[in-house]
Amino acid sequence: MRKNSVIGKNGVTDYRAAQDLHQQALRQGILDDASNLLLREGLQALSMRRIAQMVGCSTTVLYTMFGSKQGLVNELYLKGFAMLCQALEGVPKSDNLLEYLIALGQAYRVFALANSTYYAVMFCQTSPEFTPTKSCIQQSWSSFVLLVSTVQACIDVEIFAEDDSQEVAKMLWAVVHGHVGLELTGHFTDSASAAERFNRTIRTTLAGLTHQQFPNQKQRK
Amino acid sequence: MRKNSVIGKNGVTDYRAAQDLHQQALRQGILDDASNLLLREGLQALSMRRIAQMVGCSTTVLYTMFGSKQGLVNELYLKGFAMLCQALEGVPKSDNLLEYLIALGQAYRVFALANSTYYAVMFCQTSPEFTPTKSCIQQSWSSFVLLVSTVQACIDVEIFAEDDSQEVAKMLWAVVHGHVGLELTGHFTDSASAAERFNRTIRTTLAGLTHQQFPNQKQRK
DNA sequence: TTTTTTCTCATGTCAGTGTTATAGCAATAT
DNA sequence: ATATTGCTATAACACTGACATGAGAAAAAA
Repeated sequence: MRKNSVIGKNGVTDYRAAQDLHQQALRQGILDDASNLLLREGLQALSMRRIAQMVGCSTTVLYTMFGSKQGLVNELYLKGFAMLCQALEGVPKSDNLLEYLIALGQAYRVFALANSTYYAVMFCQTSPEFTPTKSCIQQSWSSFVLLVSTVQACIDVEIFAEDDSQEVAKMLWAVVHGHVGLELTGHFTDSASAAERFNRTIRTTLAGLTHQQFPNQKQRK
Repeated sequence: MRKNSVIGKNGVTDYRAAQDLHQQALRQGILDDASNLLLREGLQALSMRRIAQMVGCSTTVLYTMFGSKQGLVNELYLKGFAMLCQALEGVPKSDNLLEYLIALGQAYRVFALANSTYYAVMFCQTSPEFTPTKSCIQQSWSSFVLLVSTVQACIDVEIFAEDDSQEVAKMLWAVVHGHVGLELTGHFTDSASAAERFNRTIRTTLAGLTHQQFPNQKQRK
């Protein structure tokens, strides 16, 4: 029977360890392939057979490695939020906190429009196959640590009147997410440019949070 | 004989007309059944075979009547927006325009949470089967006529500083839709009550639109 | 009345999906 | 050398959307 298999006496190259490494690499490769498939051909094309065919293995491998399609999609879900987090971190910091918040929102929008298929995986859980675990959903909130800290800074400097940075951050998230969602579903294609309205929406919300006149905002008189 | 049908020569009821009426009734019945299936078992269960089984006919009937699954879902899409429009019209009017706007938003949220499967059909077009026609998407905007007119009233009375009621209405829609969407995807289950944050989000946005202190809003000091 | 044409629908089929049971292969362990 | 273990390809099952075929009834024509 299997004793402590990981202990490879003098062996620097334990078989199990090597196997695990290989498994990890293979796992990453599979996720990358699935990611490409998702980005290139959309949600509909993301089938276990297609992934297996792309990787060059059988579907059994995918099932032993991820358990089910839900398991695989779960990882893509987390990967999507990691990408989003990275996109937000790439926003150049600014001394003007409000402008920085606006830039974060714009980066969020650009990411969502450029990676609409990922965005669908993250927010359109329409079937059990695309419904992530509760723990994953909770974990996804950590992608907004930058937003939360910036909001907290605004509260500290008394730019915002509210006191709960998490709550305010979620409000801003909802505003941005809502506009992006309607853009992606084709409801915002007509009339004025969507980008312009997006900016105006953010500025309006920030104005409501500051309770004071906001720069670059149209004035009543 | 088999001649018992409605074809009285002097008959007021033309055969074709009766046939069409029957078709229309049948069509409505099928949509009702599909609607029930959707509400009770979700998007995943909405298959042509299940609908046919529920109605008691073959799938061929559905295809001759709706062309494809897209065609059937299209009608459900429109029906969903009609239901939403009806829900908004059910909101009791108020003299206070801002409170009325808030009530509209709350009704929107209640509708979305209570009919989450319909909401998914309307806003989670993840596959070609659930992607409505462009004309349907444009038509859906008419469900918000009440919102637009109320916003216009706010502009007329100079409560709002903006001038384009359509734009402002879309901003409000985006805010409400975003919060509801995050609620439905399970991102807003923790910490404070979602309903409370929802109200706060609306009030904040309206405050940003009015550029003045908003009642029932926490003050800085 | 009889025949022909037209229309509708049930059946069966095709390609595709997620998932799994079976069986085979390679490498350890005994 | 044999037994055991872990991994994987194959093939199958129960589904799905969509459609071609053919049967049967109703309507029109004779």
